[in-house]
Amino acid sequence: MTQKKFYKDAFERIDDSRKNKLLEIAIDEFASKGYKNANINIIAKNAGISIGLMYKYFATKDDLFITCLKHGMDLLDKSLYEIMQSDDKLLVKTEKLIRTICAHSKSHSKYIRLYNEIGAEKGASERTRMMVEEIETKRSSIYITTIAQALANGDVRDDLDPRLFAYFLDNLLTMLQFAYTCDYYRERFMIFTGVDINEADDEKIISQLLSFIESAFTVSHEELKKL
Amino acid sequence: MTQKKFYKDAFERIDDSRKNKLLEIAIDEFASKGYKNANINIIAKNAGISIGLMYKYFATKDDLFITCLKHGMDLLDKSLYEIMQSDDKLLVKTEKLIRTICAHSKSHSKYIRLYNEIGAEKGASERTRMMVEEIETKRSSIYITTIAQALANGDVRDDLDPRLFAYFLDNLLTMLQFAYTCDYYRERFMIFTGVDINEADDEKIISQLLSFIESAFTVSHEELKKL
Amino acid sequence: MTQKKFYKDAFERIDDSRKNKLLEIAIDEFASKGYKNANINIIAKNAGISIGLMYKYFATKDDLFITCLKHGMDLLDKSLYEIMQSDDKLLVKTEKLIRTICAHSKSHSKYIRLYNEIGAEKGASERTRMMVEEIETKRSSIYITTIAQALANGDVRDDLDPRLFAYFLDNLLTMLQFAYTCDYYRERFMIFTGVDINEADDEKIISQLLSFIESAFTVSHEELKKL
Amino acid sequence: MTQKKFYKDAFERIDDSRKNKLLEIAIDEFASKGYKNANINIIAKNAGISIGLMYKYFATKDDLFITCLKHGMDLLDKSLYEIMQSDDKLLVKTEKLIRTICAHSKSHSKYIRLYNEIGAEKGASERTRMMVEEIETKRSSIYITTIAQALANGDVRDDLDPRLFAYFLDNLLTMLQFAYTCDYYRERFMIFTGVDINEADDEKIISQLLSFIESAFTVSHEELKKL
DNA sequence: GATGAATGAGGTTTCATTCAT
DNA sequence: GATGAATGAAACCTCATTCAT
Repeated sequence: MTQKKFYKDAFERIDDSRKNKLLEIAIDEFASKGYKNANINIIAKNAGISIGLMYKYFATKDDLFITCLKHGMDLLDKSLYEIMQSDDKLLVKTEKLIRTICAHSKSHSKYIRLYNEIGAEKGASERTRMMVEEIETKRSSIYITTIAQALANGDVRDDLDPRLFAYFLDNLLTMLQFAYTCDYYRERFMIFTGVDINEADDEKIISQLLSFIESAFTVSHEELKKL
Repeated sequence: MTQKKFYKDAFERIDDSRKNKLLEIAIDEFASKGYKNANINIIAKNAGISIGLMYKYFATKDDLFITCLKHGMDLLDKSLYEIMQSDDKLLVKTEKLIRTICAHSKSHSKYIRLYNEIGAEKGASERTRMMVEEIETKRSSIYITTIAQALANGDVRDDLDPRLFAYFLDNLLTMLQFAYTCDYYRERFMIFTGVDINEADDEKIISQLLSFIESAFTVSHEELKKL
Repeated sequence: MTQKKFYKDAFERIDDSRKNKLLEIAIDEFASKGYKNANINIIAKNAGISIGLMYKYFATKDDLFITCLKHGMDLLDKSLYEIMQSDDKLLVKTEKLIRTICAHSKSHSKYIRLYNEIGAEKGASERTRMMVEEIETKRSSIYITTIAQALANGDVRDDLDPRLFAYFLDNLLTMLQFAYTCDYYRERFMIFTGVDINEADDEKIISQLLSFIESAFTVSHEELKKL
Repeated sequence: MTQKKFYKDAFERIDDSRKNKLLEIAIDEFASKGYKNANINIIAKNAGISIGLMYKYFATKDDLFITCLKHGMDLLDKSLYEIMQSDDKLLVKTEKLIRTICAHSKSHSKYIRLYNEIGAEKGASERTRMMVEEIETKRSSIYITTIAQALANGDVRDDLDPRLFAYFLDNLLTMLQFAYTCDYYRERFMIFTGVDINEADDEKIISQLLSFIESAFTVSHEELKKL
């Protein structure tokens, strides 16, 4: 949880609007071409700065990418955190969660595409490990805590493992994010459901997913056998 | 469902053992370095053939990759198909499914890494669409059919949409595959659960996931409210 | 004494005339501009090959440089070795040595300039150490052995340390080489002697240096006090 | 002997301690990385001044380097000059010389590394010529004068050429300096002598070198034949 | 006097693909 | 069928120097 920074001091010094503009332009490039095919000379040109200055801000292409990624992740995490902090019951929270995920995926699809990118990284163990930690620790802890609380309150089935169930939940949400934003997973959604997710009836997706999760979280194996 | 082939006739003519050897070596390279960083000159050298011959077999690096991917996918699909064809009830099938996924992920992690790779592809729309179709059509149809059947038999809740539930199911299984095989998702599993999936108690994962899916598939929203 | 090679197999495969041509062109570039300012794109262009092929022959600029350096050193070493292997007395050998050094410095000044280059390398410890070993081990051993032999024969003063005296001898010869070939040391020679070494009376330089070395090697401190 | 200055007036105006600090830091960078790899932006940062101010002091990187070099050379020259001005006989002076060289090389190795650096400069003819003149004229003249005087006094052999013998003497001392300070020449010393010069018995080196020079300077070819 | 943001040419290295043999 | 030498565009990154403030 080191919260390292991956930019140089010079980047911190410039004003926020330029900072954001630069990051958005970089995110555009990374999100549309992928890490390897993205070209930092083009990013610099599009941002209206020299490549030399770019390297005054970020030591490597890698650092620029990571900074973009965190920039995107922070935004979503803030929303999720607020939801999970509320006094609502788990299922209410879950519904809010799904709705937020959908909305965010549509309005910030580029960020999700960056996140999807690192999931495919090969052989970059140390950097990858750090990124995972930075990103997933926050998210997992808010899920796990909430579920553990619900368990204590008797709001969910008593035979669930909070960590694994948090993991399953996040998996379902993550795949939904990918379906909204990434070429392959969008096509995949279409093959399974027969509709393009961007023209789909969101309410149906939401209600089915919520209903899926609701039952999964609520009914214990014991109770199930009695039915 | 064009079932196009992405290799030249010359590749078909060589005997199966050389064919498989070549593909396995290519898969090694793609799986360990990712598509962009993989080097087909190195693949040729490792496979003991000249780069010239490589291009007699595959028109482009892309085609080689796709052929590798299909080679890997076919294997898993065959197992899944057999499971889903059986007379077992859905939950029994599901358990077999999960167990097969776990086993396969461990023994053929490289194939999953290739599959993971295409999920991150950016901007290759036409080719991507074809790949999705080839791969996901088969898998989705066996899931959907099975669930639809179970629905007709009254084995599952009556308010589920077979296609969406098949999709959710496949998402959970896919993410599990990634956790077993891909750097990022392995770390992510560790953050959520606290254990390394490769040293984890598989039975616990399986039973919790099965139990999660079981309740999700079985208890309708209507019944839930009564409880 | 590992005798490592710093070129790839592909370089070995090409015929000697092309090999030598390439090396000579590279040596020209390195000798005239120094390692850092030398441009391997220019070397490739001058040699009439593509930069890609250049990298099929040498993995790095560094490796190309080292191969050039060894190419040059081997030539001189062969001559020196022959001289030192003869049955002549040490002083006769020394005179031959000096004459060979002078002649070689004039005809192969570029090689000496490369050798001079590595003497100025900063902070490249591991590579530097290897280069030193490759180059100096050969040269030092032929000097040391010869002097030790002369010592055993009573041809030189009995209070000399063969290794240190070999070292002093080589220092004098090395500096003479530099005077013939390197800008700075040529100017320096002029400042000291008043003449440009390339227009100087070689016989005078040779006789004075030989005489300097002769007395240094012959008269012991003991004998000196008696005079 | 133009004694040009290679810094701007602004540099003269700052107080000596800042002047020296700046030069020492620049010398550190040049000595550890070499001229080409040294980075004057880093020098400025390490010295705690802005790069803009750096360029108010020195017009180019080159000028900074030359100023550093002279700064270092002056110090040694002062010591040498004092020794050579004394009334001692040549051999006594020579011993003092060697001892001073050893001590200075150890305490001011960075300066010698700068001096070594210019010996490897390629293709900078005009500037190089000036540097040589600045540095070597002083040193050569004190050696030559002293030797000529000794020759007049009959303290040294009558068949020596004062300029060439001064040159040989300086060569031996210069190579010793390099052995103490520069990576390559340190390794080279080790190969020849079998010991690391920084852990060596200085007295042995000194006595052998002195003895080498003593005989070289004292016994004429004529006398040698009689022995 | 002092700052430091900004520049951009230039160099090393990679690798998919071609083609003459 | 088989070879592998050859290509060359393209990408990352460095750093001396300028100049507006």
